[in-house]
Amino acid sequence: MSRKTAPSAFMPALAFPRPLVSVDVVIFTVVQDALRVLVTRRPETPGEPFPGAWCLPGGFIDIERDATLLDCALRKLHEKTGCSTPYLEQLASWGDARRDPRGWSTTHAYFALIPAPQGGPQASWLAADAACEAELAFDHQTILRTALARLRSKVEYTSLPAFLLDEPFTLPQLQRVYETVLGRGLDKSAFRKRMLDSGLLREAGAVPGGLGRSAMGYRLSQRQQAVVFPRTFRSGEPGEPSD
Amino acid sequence: MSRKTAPSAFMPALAFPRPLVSVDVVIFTVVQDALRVLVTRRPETPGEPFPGAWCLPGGFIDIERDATLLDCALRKLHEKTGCSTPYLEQLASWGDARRDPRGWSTTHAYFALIPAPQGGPQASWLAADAACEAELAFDHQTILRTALARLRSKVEYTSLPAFLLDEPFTLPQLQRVYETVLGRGLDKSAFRKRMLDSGLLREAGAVPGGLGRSAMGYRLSQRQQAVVFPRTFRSGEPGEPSD
DNA sequence: TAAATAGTGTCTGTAAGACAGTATGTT
DNA sequence: AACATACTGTCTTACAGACACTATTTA
Repeated sequence: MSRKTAPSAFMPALAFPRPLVSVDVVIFTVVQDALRVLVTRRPETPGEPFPGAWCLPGGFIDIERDATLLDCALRKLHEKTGCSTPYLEQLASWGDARRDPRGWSTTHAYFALIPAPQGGPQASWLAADAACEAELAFDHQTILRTALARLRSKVEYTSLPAFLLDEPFTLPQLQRVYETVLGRGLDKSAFRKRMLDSGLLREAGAVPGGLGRSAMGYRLSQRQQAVVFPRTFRSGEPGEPSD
Repeated sequence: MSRKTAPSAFMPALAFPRPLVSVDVVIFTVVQDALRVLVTRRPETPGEPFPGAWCLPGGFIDIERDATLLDCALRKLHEKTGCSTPYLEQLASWGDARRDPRGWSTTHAYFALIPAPQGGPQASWLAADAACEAELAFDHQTILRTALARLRSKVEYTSLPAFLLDEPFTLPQLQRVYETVLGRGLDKSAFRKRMLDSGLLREAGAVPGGLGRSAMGYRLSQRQQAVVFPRTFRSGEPGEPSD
């Protein structure tokens, strides 16, 4: 945190140009057995880059308003979805001279998981895979692809999909969410063993299903943290580097 | 990336205060069967915060010089160690109003693994566990603890320790590094099976050891990427990392 | 009773851990 | 030869996956 150039009367400390600093949030949910991601439109105001283009929700840090980066991410998330106690984790950061035409800029990207939004869609939920192919403002395509890869990777060995459901939820519902995110089926017996043995869940009374036998409802034992399983599903091939 | 306040002649776009932006690097190595981390001293220059305190190597982004965050991290790493092709990955970012007394500031933290430095110690390599207890400038203790936790966690299921050794290295050497980082012993047979079956290594001729039978030397098949194993090491305890 | 969905039991294959044994180097 | 270290083989155990079976609900 030191500068080569020593401070002086002619070159006061910190009097060098600073990058722009923003926070972007990749917000995932599952609606009707499809993984979706929230996108918004760039403003059409003159001077704004990528006018009208799709982009991830986010914006510059407001140093008067946001005490921390996380606060800023939480604020964005709440503004766009109304959610205030979701799963939110840092994804990564990007920064270079070119990503924003207005100058050297950095962004701190977060990714959030929320249950399917109840009200009418006041925001645009695109299918995740389609959104990854779409043209997005800035380097948001890169950010989104990184987020999706990280989510899919972690779903193999963590309880993350539980945060995509409202409580209480049933094991069949949870398994369906896993399968939706991974894009492949899982064995019911192995799935149940893994979930029940992990201590992840607390029973919360039977939930009357639609058709057939009603299922046990569950809540998370600890709302705040994901559980990490000691193995991935389908211990087949050595996987990709993930996070 | 939009502002609530519309730009105008009186309030031009982007004319709001920007946070400070820095990059810090947590550099690990293993010397004489001990995990060590590189620290430096804060300058004593008047006006600099935490004068003389220990801190992680890092500094403000130089938007004239650094094209990207990664370039900046590579530059810091090279300045401090002379290494230029190490393992380097992003750790996380921190940013809030208080971490730097000079104002709202952000840092992008990276962590690096390098082989034991050859030359005399022109830098200070502290034992990793001791450094985690030491008082460091800014929030560098938090950053260091996060880095160490991440390293230990990934060592359970990745090939990261291979980047702490010069090539070619032998399997007993590699196992010793794993044990040093993890702080516990590993079963030889299981370890060798895991490493050899993973396709991580290429044979590179026998390496004459000191005492006893000489061992096969290996190089990494792909210098750039870590391998992820499908399972973690099990918490058996065959013995101390002897000595 | 039939259909649909929830949940369980049992077998098997794979791979890791334990540990003893063999191989090859040095003094 | 004695010893130290490198390497391998064999047994056991743990657990995920496959899949068939039972249980409970609605129509």
